[in-house]
Amino acid sequence: MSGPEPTLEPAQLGAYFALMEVAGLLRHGVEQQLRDEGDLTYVQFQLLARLGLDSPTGSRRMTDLADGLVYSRSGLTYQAGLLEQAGLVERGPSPDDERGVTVTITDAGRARLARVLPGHVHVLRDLLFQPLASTDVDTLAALLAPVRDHMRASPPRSAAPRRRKRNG
Amino acid sequence: MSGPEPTLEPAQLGAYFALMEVAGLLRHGVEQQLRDEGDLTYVQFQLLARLGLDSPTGSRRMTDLADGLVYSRSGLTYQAGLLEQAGLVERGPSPDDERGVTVTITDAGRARLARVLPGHVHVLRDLLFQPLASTDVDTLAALLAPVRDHMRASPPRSAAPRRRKRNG
DNA sequence: TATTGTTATACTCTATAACTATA
DNA sequence: TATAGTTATAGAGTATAACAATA
Repeated sequence: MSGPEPTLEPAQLGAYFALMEVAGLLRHGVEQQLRDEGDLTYVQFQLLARLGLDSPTGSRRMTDLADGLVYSRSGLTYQAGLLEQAGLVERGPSPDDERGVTVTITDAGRARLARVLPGHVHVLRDLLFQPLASTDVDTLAALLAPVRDHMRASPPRSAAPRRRKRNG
Repeated sequence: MSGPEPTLEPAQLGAYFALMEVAGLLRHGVEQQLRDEGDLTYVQFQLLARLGLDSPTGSRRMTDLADGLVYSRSGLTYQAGLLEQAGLVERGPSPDDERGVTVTITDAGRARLARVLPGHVHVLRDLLFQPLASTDVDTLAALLAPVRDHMRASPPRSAAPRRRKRNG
């Protein structure tokens, strides 16, 4: 009932530890920048970015927002509440589903995003991109995209407190 | 005084977001496994792994342990305290420097590590390695290693509460 | 009955600053 | 004076379960 072998190749271990450490240090760095320049946590920044950059309308359902950013519904409610208190988003009823809540970025939210973005990019350059050739960046993105898609499709197994809505 | 340009290439953005999401989902997955099968947090697991797998003697100075795992000295003291309470490590004076504290993994610590390792590897296979060809794993490790080294060398700039001792 | 979202609560973790002791 | 580590304290974030409302 155990896996094929209980060991990993050295390169696998190296990839795993490097991935986690790089992401941890990078997160630490950007969190500091976001706090200093925009009074935002990383999660809040990601929520704003999803609304302001990814979504054409600036709106999303709560459930759709959670995807990959937050691991519990109550956590998302908490963060959305903070953003709403700060005037960066608004919450309203969803047009098609009376149960739903639609979150919309405000002008202030877009302004905040614009304020932190240059510094954010600067940190990314300093920390992440500087030691990578531009071809390496392409390679990295190409390697990680399928992994992300795979992880999104496989809920943490014992967690999965609720099925999230299918994308569509 | 701002960066060269306030924008990123699409591939750069893709690499950044994919990296953070992959690491986040992976951490969530392994944290669950570690909690379920070994009553350990990820940080505690990493500390045990550094002592039990990386170090030949099973011992390290507090300062050396912190590297890349924890972002404040008090955080490390807290975690080391938890591990010591659980009987997984011991703390004693450092032989060469009277100020130092040497942390040593116990037999119980090694046993705990051995207990969680197979399941841990299993999660890594499922989540991270399955969608990657083995050549991709090598590539990923090779790409991330210099980034990690670069990040270790550049303290978060405004953070850096204390210079950490040079390696050696 | 299943899904969406909120609330209450308890808990863990983290960071800051003040402090002791040794180099 | 600088470094190693601990302690106290306060704050933020998270998850769980119970809940209300709609599909």
